[in-house]
Order: sequence, then C-alpha cells, then structure tokens
Amino acid sequence: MKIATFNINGIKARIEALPAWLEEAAPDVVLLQEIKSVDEGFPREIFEERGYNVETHGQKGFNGVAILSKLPLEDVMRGLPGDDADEQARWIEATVVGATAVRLCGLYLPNGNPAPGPKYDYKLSWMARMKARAGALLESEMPVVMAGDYNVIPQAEDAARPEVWREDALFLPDSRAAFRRILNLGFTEAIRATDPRPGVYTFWDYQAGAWEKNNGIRIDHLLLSPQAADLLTGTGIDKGVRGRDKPSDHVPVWIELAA
DNA sequence: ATGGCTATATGTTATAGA
Repeated sequence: MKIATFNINGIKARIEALPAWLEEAAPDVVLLQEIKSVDEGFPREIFEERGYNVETHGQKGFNGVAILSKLPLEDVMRGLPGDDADEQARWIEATVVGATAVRLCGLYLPNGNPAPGPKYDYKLSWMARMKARAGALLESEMPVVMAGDYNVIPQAEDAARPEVWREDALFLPDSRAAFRRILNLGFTEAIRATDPRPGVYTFWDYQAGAWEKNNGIRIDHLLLSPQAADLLTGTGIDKGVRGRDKPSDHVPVWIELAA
C-alpha cells in the first residue's frame, strides 16, 4: 500500500499538476493539505474518475485537508479533538481497508508565525492536542500513519540555511520539542528512519530562487506507530514535481507498507 | 527579507503562507 502526503497549496491552482502526478506515482492513498476549498467546491469527480474515494474537510479560503483512496475508507473523522471552539480545518482521519486495516491521519499543523504571539500559542496548543490524540491512537494497537505538513523543521540538518530559521515558528526550540514529544510516544519518522542523510527537503519557497538554489526545508513528515513501522518497506520524495509548471511549494512524500 | 512569490476571496487590495 503506497501512502503519500502532499501539500498542494490550493486545489484550483493544482487542477492539472495533481492529476498528472497521480497518474505517474499511482499512490493508493493520498493525504492532501491546503486544499483551500470548501467541501462543495472540491472537484471530487476528477479523482473519482481515476478510481479514488474522496473525503474532504475543507473551509473557505485557506487550510483544508482531504483523503484520496483507491481502497475503501471507513470511520471518517473530521477535526482534531480537544477544542470544540477550533474551527480551522486541519485534521482528518479514516481507516483504509486493505489486506491490513490502517488508521490514517492527514494533518496540516499551524504555521505559528509570528512568534511569539497568539498564532504561536495556537500552534503549541494544537500540538498538545495532537499528542493526546496520538496517544489514544497508539492504545488502539492498530497500524497508524500520521502524515502531513507538520510545519516543523526537526533538526538543523533539515534546512539548507538553518540560521535563517532560528527565530521562526517552524524551528523554535518549543516547536521542535513539541514535535519530539509526539515522536517519543513511540512513533517512527519514516523518512529519517530510511534516509538519515542531511539536506533532504520537501519544501522550497517560491521567493528568491529558493528552488534553483536548493534552499529548502523538510517539514512534511510521516509518523508511523510501531505496528505500522513493522510494515514499512520503502519511502520516497517526489522532488521533481517542484521543477514543473505551476508547482506547489511542497512536493509529495510517500511510504510503502506491506498492508 | 522591512518578505523579493503564490493563492484565495475578503477581489484592483487584504490576508496567509513559511
């Protein structure tokens, strides 16, 4: 089972690039972030025609997550538990039923800038809620995959120019510590586990020729529960997508599970 | 980067991203 995460930065803007990548990469499941669309505005037919089931959790203008799956999806849950007043569409869960059932979480973690400030407070409180949810999921003893745009640069080697990010919400010590607290519940970070080299990136800014200079950061991650990590057979980053026409600023990151 | 680009809707300017 090939499971990918991809922050598309707007479904309307990626209406050609996303299907093109789907055709060649042929993932079984895709967790999408920043669809920037309400549920009714998501062009689900485009993906249904290609054999995908579609579940969305959108909102107007920004944020928004979705799941595309060639396999059946069950028990869909929208929204991160722990704060009924939180109206931002950043979390979706579903169980994908292959040879083995896998619980999938698609997430778009808050950016948090400027820090300090209310947006940074929201980021850290959101991460505390995510840790609580991650702990509950571990107790299920199912294979669990939590994948998406974490908006966290885990280590200096995950940025081409870490000094630029020192005061940024993506790299502040509190952000990285909150990420480690989730990881240390017992998750495996799939790319780090299989490709420990420095300089592996998933995002290149649109500005100042970041792509051409390979001035990137690694912020899109797939975290696997022990039961999911036992099934891991491969990973990849489809970096070439960033060099095409009308690209997102993120690229797809994927895992292969024997499930 | 005091944000040099991109995307969306709030739309010929503002907000958000990272």
